[in-house]
Amino acid sequence: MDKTYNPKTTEAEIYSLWEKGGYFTPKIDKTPPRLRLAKRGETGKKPFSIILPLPNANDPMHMGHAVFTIEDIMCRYHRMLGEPVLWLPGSDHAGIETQFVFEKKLKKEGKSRFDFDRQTLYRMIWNFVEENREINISQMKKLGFSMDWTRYHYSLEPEILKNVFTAFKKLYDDGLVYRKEKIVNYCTFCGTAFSELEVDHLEKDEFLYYLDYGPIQIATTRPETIFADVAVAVNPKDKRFTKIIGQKAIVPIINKEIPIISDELVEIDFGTGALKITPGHDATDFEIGQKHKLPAISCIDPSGKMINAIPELEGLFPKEAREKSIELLKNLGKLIKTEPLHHTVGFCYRCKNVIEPLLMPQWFVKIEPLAEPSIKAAEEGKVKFFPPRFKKQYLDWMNNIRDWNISRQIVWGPRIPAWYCLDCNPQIKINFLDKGKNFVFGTFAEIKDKYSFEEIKNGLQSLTAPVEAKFEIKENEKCPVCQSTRLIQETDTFDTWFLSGQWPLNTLGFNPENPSRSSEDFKYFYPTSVMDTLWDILFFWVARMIMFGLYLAGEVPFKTVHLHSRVVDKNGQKMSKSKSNVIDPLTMTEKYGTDALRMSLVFGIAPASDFVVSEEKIIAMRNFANKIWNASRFVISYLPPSLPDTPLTSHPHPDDRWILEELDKTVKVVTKQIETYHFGQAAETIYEFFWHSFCDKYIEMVKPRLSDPNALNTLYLILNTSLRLLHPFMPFITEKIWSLLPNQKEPLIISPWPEI
RNA sequence: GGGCUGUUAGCUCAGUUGGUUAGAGCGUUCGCUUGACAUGCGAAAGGUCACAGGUUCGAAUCCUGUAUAGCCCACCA
Repeated sequence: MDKTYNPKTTEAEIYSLWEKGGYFTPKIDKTPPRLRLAKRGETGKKPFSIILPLPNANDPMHMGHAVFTIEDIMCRYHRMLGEPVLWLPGSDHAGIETQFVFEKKLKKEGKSRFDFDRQTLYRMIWNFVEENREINISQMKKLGFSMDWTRYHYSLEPEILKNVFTAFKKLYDDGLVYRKEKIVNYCTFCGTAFSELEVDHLEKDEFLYYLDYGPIQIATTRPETIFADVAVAVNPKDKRFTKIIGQKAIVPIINKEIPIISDELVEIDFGTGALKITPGHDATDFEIGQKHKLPAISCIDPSGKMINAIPELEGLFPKEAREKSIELLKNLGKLIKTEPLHHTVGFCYRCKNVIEPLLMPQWFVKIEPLAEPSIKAAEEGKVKFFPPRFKKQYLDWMNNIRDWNISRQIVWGPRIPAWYCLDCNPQIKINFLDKGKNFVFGTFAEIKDKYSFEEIKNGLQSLTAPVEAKFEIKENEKCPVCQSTRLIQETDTFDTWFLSGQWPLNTLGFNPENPSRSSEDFKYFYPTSVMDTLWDILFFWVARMIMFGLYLAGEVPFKTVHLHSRVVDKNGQKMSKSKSNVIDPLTMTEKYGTDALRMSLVFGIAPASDFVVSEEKIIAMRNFANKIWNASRFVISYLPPSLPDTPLTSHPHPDDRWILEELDKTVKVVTKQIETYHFGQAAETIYEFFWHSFCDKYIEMVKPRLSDPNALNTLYLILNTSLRLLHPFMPFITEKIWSLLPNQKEPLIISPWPEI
């Protein structure tokens, strides 16, 4: 053995040994449950399974991925317990995330998404993702992850899409999917609507403008939207205004008469106590408008420009329009006063621009019927949370959930499977590039005589169907109503989480058309054992998986949700490329070995908290790896080439008793710590025992007795047991040393976990 | 506005159900080419466990309050 451990040469060799041995692929025990009971204890161990939180396919590895080491520890531990273990890998097309990255790339090339028809753009992004997808896989192998690569899935596989469409159809047939015009969170820069979860509410210092509306004064932060006002509302309990309810207020600049109404949603103490109602640009106003049957007008369009206002403002962005409006109001003497206001504003989580609440038709999932069983499942403990405090967070969210907008106006993702007949719906608005790559916009009625259907379809960028448009959740050759063949699919794509919410079902071979005909894998591994992920996608993903699992399969997708820790830099900042504070996991494995990196991500870490990974810590763990190497080198050099099959453990030397007792205790404690998800402590326990008890004390003590077979026996026993305890954490070095032990029969990865 | 979490050695953090001298890594000091390891060995210094009350035979650990940091949720325009 070399004097120092060399991870570089060892790791590739060891990983291929595991892969070739097929140890990552579980052997499904098909003994029927009846017989399994009869033979309990012999065969029929319960399976252990984890679905990997699917990384974005275009995302190169970062420390966040390396934290999946936790999952590898669980899998390797259960594998050593003799359970059939499935760790299922995959990657996600990651809709908006990927398109955002791709658009940045386009921008560098001086182009934008508007320069391409949607099928061309889609193909370009597809190829971009394919270039990167393999990289991610090889990187995860470098980290020693014992994933079953034979069961790898990608979110855009045809089978998966088929299932997602079937699930969508089922939701629609059950009345749980609807298309409706509502105020949605629209980002005019990303060009798409978002769900509530994708809006960041950040504090901002702005101004509150008091405006003269004739008989009443109102206060607003958005004077540029007064052109879309349809009423002024006051609180019915507000005595100041009782007399003027029912009278007309006058919108300044345009001198439009609007009614003064009353509604409880208006805060008496805020501003003047009177709220201008702008249903086209505010969710509360929309709600009030609906209640009072008021019309909704838009003065900002989806491109973020002013419309339906006054000529001076037409085409301006709201920010400029606001300044101009204030000036106009001031000149007209309608601006009474301006005061600073500190409040929260919605921002696009992706591009950080202000979210524009806009009125538009979107596809929604009626969520309460899905949330209800999901709440029950958590309350009944069918899904457990670790740390337990996340159960409360989950329940709070589920109990206050709002309908889920699942449509995105982006290209990268599967289109919603709804088809419109253009002849039945001539008012559908269409954006497309004609043969000469010129941008054309208009309703179908306006353009149908100038362009062929084929030309429109091939150059299509997007379409917007009026809310009353008829559609079929099915691709027909002809319109069932008018027999037209000019059918066109919805251009809105699915929210990525709509697909990934069904991930555990679809990767395991669930059959949504006929659940009883789902695959063997599904029947065997579902529900999976643990879902381990970062808490930041608890609502986005974990909650959605639970809802879909219960709705489609009638069972939760996993029994335990384990929230792991987040890696931050020395200043407590999240690592990100833009902050250039990333420590690249692969650079670290190159320098210090994978085992050192893995251990540094686990050692002394508390769950669901931030932790700092520093190069110093990785070095410390590299030193530990070297310690393991050298202690083993020492022990092995004194061991005979073969050992008796039954070591003399029952009659240890009196001087060895204490270390054997400590070993025993270590096995017990580590096992318990792993079982209870205290991986950080488990790592510390073994470290402490191996280095400070075994190496520092016992080996030093036993040196004079090295010719005593009894001592060698103890050394062998401790080393052998320690390697098994260490293996889930530091799989490469332990497997390598294991192969150098005498009497070697099978690889460490499938050797039994030490018995308590 | 509501909720959650942290505050422990110079630094970064552990401490599972309250129980003997509060731990680790890194750093610091002193001494070591001691039969595997200087990526090492031995020894040492260093903490009123944020603060104030309370419960208890006993509190870093449980309760209340204060300060401070951070996170999540939220339709006061």
